[in-house]
Amino acid sequence: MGLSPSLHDAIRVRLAESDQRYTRLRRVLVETLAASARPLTMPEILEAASELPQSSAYRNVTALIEAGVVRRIAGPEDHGLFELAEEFSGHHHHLVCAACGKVEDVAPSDRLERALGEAVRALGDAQGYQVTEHRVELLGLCPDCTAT
Amino acid sequence: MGLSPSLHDAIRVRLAESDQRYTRLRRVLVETLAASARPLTMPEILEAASELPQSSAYRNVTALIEAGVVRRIAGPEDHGLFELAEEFSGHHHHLVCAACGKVEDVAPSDRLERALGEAVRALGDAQGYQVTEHRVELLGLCPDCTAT
DNA sequence: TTCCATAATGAGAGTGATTATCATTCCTTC
DNA sequence: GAAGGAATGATAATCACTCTCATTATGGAA
Repeated sequence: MGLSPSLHDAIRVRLAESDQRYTRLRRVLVETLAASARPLTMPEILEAASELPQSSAYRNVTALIEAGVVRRIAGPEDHGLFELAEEFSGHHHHLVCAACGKVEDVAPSDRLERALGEAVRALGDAQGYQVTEHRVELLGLCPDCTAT
Repeated sequence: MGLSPSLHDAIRVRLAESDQRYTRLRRVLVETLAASARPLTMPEILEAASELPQSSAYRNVTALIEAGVVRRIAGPEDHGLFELAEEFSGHHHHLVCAACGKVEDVAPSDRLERALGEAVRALGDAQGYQVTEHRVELLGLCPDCTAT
């Protein structure tokens, strides 16, 4: 398993730009996030990568966020969720289950993206924002919770 | 200041449906949220409504959320942001400043909503979700941070 | 109006994710 | 291979948030 070597190289370059190293633990973190089809909580990361001490995990995830390799999104409850930045994982949105809080990735449709691209710029302009990115969250019931 | 009396009545009814009362402190909370053009953090609420003890504020905000009167959204950093549910404040999205983390409301355009409504259902279906709601976040630089 | 069941209050302690500290260890470059 | 700075990892501290519980207030029933 694993990302393509070229992606690892790109990540290494990114880190080097802010004088940071692509260490083994950071590679473990990146692989862990890349292997998941949904953003992970820190406890989930710690469980999946048991060799990662908690303090190193938080410090490294912060370093990766500052380098633009990892993105932190806000979970339905209090704590944060972490995923690879879109540059490394592709543009996507999130499906959130209103009942159990589960979050998973969803690929956007061309149609949606076209409409968003234009509308979004217009809306931002109206309030003096330079909009560079959009995020869409779809709320609903996941298959499990629908069945129940 | 103040919501229209009919809105207060509607909120009272909502609370009554789950055997909860519309007390003075809860009205203070609702007024505080209604007076803001953006979602507020709990510390901001506590500062704006100094008569609200912390424990009551959290308990009441939870009660209002369960009754569907208040919505909790996730802030750019760790902690949560609170705002009136769309039923009482109108459908809107959020502008988030990528630099300072400020969050403010933005009215959606018809064009955007039309495209979202259709695309969103299709995307959810594909993964077995019954999508009932969508949220859009626009990231960019706010006027202040652009100037700097 | 008075009584009573039950919801609401408020202070304080407790929880859990996240951050700061700091001495030690590992890379990297010269 | 030595020096300098980044990374590590255990620990303590922080902060939003929740729980507990004794007290008070509310709103319907008698």
